[in-house]
Amino acid sequence: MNIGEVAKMAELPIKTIRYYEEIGLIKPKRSTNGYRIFRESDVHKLTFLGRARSLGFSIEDCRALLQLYENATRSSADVKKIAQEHLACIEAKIKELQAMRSTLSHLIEACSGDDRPNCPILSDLATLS
Amino acid sequence: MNIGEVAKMAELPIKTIRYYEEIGLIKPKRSTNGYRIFRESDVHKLTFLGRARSLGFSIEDCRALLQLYENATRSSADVKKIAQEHLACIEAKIKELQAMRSTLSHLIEACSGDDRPNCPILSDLATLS
DNA sequence: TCTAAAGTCTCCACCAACCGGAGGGTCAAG
DNA sequence: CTTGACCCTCCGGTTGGTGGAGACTTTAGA
Repeated sequence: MNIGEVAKMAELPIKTIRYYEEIGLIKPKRSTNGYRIFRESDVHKLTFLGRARSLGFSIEDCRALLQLYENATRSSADVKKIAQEHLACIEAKIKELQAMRSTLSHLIEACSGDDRPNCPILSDLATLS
Repeated sequence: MNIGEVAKMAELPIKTIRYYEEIGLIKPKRSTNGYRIFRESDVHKLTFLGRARSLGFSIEDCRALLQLYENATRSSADVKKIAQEHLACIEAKIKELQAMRSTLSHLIEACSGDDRPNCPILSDLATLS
């Protein structure tokens, strides 16, 4: 398969696939004309990567997960550990964003939003937290 | 004031302050020896920037907010608009992260996390969403 | 007065995770 | 035989900085 077909199957941009090759996540063969040739297993890996990325795993996490995926003698504990650590990161980010949302929505509520210059949002920003 | 002192007052890294000058957010004067000289107003601006960044505003938002901050004839409506748009971004991100959290925590629950290879997390990742 | 430490300067490279475009080769259809 | 759809590599840009090299200045202490 050529890259275009694979891109459709794995639902990934062509550029991303080339990038994943560049950083060693996949290793497609080459045809004599220089075109990449993908096997079924490459499509599986790309699908896997796309899904993992959509769950927010970093590329390095993906690399580790992919190795476990391909390793028949893995321990599910290793997978779970990566997932748990990532979940903790996600929860931390959610908390951070919720704090921002809270502050911001209070400020927005307090702001009249008319054509006068007086603005509690700017007043707050000018204050050291 | 020199940059070190300002960095302490505004609670920002020196590198960040130099970067903010580079992108035109602040314009400190220079001493004959080449050192940057900061006025009170620069410290105010930097404090403002630090606080705005901590609320997640992008640099370009910060630039716009700073201009409004310095413009005595601004309309609070303009400020509010920027803040509301940013709030919408934050809320979208929270939703996205919550969806990830939901999926991920279910997968983690389903994974035994022992030394056997069987793993619902990997099975899920291998499936097109 | 000399020296060492601390502070400052510029410039360059790097991080994540790609995206866009230039400039060129290849392939299939009409 | 040409046209258009693919494909290739390489380079630069994105966001918001951070780290370090190498050089200069200032300050404090002996």
